[in-house]
Amino acid sequence: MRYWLMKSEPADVSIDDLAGFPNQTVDWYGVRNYQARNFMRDQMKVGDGVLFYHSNCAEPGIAGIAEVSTLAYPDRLQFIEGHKYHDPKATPENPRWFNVDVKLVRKTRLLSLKEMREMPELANLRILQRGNRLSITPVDPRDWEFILNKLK
DNA sequence: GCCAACGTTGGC
DNA sequence: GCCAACGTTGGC
Repeated sequence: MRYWLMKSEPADVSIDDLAGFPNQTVDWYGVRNYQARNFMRDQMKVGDGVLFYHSNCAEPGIAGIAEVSTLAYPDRLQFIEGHKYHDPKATPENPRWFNVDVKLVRKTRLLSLKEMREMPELANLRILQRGNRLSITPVDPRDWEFILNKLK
């Protein structure tokens, strides 16, 4: 059982969008970074904990708790000609990009990036480190516990 | 809209 | 395999 922080732009999929989706689940499409892909493909297991993070928006921060609800499978968008996420080098026989499904556990208050930066306990959280751009990062179990306590 | 940071691409 | 150029991310 691992823990993850996954960034989503609320203009694309917000925590409220997720709450309104069938089964409160979204396929985590569109990841086109190998490191983030590898986390999904090689390490994520059903039941892993997810911090659902709003990025590239007015108030960036953790907006809810979710969980991994499927193992990784090929991202369907890589095969769609003309799509933003199309990858001409990917074929169904040899897919390049993968995603898991993520299911809402509960919406929380927004734990803002600003707030997290003020917590010395979270100094090691990847998202807070300078220059970090990765959309999926592992979260240390202690950081997970700490954040969940803050969200009670 | 700026721009620092960093990943990817492609010529050599 | 190097590395300059370019593209993207994402906070501010």
